[in-house]
Amino acid sequence: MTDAPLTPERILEAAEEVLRRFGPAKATVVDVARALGVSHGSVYRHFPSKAALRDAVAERWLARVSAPLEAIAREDAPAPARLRRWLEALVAAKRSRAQGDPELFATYLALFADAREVVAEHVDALAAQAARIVADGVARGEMTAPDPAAAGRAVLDATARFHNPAHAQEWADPAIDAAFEAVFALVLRGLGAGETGEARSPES
Amino acid sequence: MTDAPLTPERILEAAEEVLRRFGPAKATVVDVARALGVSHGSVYRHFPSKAALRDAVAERWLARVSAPLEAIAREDAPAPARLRRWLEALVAAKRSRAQGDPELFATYLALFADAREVVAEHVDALAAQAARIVADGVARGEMTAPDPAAAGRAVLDATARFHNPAHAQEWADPAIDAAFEAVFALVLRGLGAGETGEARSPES
DNA sequence: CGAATGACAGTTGTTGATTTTTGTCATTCA
DNA sequence: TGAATGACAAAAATCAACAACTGTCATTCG
Repeated sequence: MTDAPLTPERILEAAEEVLRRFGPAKATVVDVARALGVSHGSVYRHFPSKAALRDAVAERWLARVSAPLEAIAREDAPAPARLRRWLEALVAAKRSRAQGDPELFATYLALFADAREVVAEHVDALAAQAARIVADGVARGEMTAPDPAAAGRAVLDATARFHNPAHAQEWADPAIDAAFEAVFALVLRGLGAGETGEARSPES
Repeated sequence: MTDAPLTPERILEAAEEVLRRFGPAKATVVDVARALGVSHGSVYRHFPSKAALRDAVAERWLARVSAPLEAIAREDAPAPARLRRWLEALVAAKRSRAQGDPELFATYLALFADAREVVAEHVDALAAQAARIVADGVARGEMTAPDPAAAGRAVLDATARFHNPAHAQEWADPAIDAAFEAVFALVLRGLGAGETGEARSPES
């Protein structure tokens, strides 16, 4: 169609579109090439294998989740409330994707299963963001933690049920929000920030 | 072989054995009946469907996990240490099964995927056990929690990564024990039982 | 007479012949 | 000359014919 130069960027865009339309099982490199109006051999000039292309697509999706969170983590604001907003944003990002377009979400889950490396890096990045908030909290005197880096990872681990896609089917449970509140309260108190992090707001 | 009367109990034993040998995909009701030396029609006299038989087998496996934990939960001992032993036993029960016989574990995972109801009851039972320990801890003045029942469930949720089979592949990670320590410390402090629960015992 | 049987219909799983896909590379194109 | 092509071998996915399984029930067995 267009005769813009063939770049990894354009290939990734086409690959996402093909995945969206055909799903992870049916999407082929030939499909991606066809969407771009080139031969599949040309795609292999930019990505050494289908696996590499798959990893790059997965990485993009994960980056779209973690980038906005990075901004929250870096805010100059009280750490307990910031941690809460950060976690809520993380949970909301995953949940809205899972419930907004379940098929596409399942597609990416299938991708992630074969892109362990990429996912591990994403989790490390999230743990670092949480650790940053905790470390800030300790510096500000709003939290205490012997090892902020470990505590950040622990916060992520302790809330896994609410953002780890392995639990996605549980997100439809009406009790999930109450469960999140309970875990968050436990975690916040565990960080020595008992009542600060926005008590139950009495609305409705 | 034997001519003992055909009971649900004997059928369940045979079903477990057949599952162990053939796996969840290949195990059939006819196989179970053959193992017992009866026709498959006889099995249907005791279980209304293959699904019911499957559920009963899953229930047995889960009961063998939760029964020993129930004993720990009921002990008359300091709650923080008891919570730690209870969680360690839970984690060890799952992990030893997952790593001791991965194939059999995978078999039961496949069973659980189709026995949601049974699994939900198991999780409720575990949450009740954790809640009991927390309530005891509050009564003994060793912990504080506004809602011990919710806190018990929160403890289970927060440690999901270490006992929920959805995370089984992560249990091979050498960092998993350190991660558990960090989450447990966070949880214990969140229950207002900061230093009590057995500090890092310096051995080796 | 109540428990067990096995033939049966409808559904689900298996198998292997055939097609499609991946990844390479000698050749073409601009 | 460097990017793009498309024919090709090896590996993987598909599909339709066939086999096995589930669940029922009229009949048999003790």
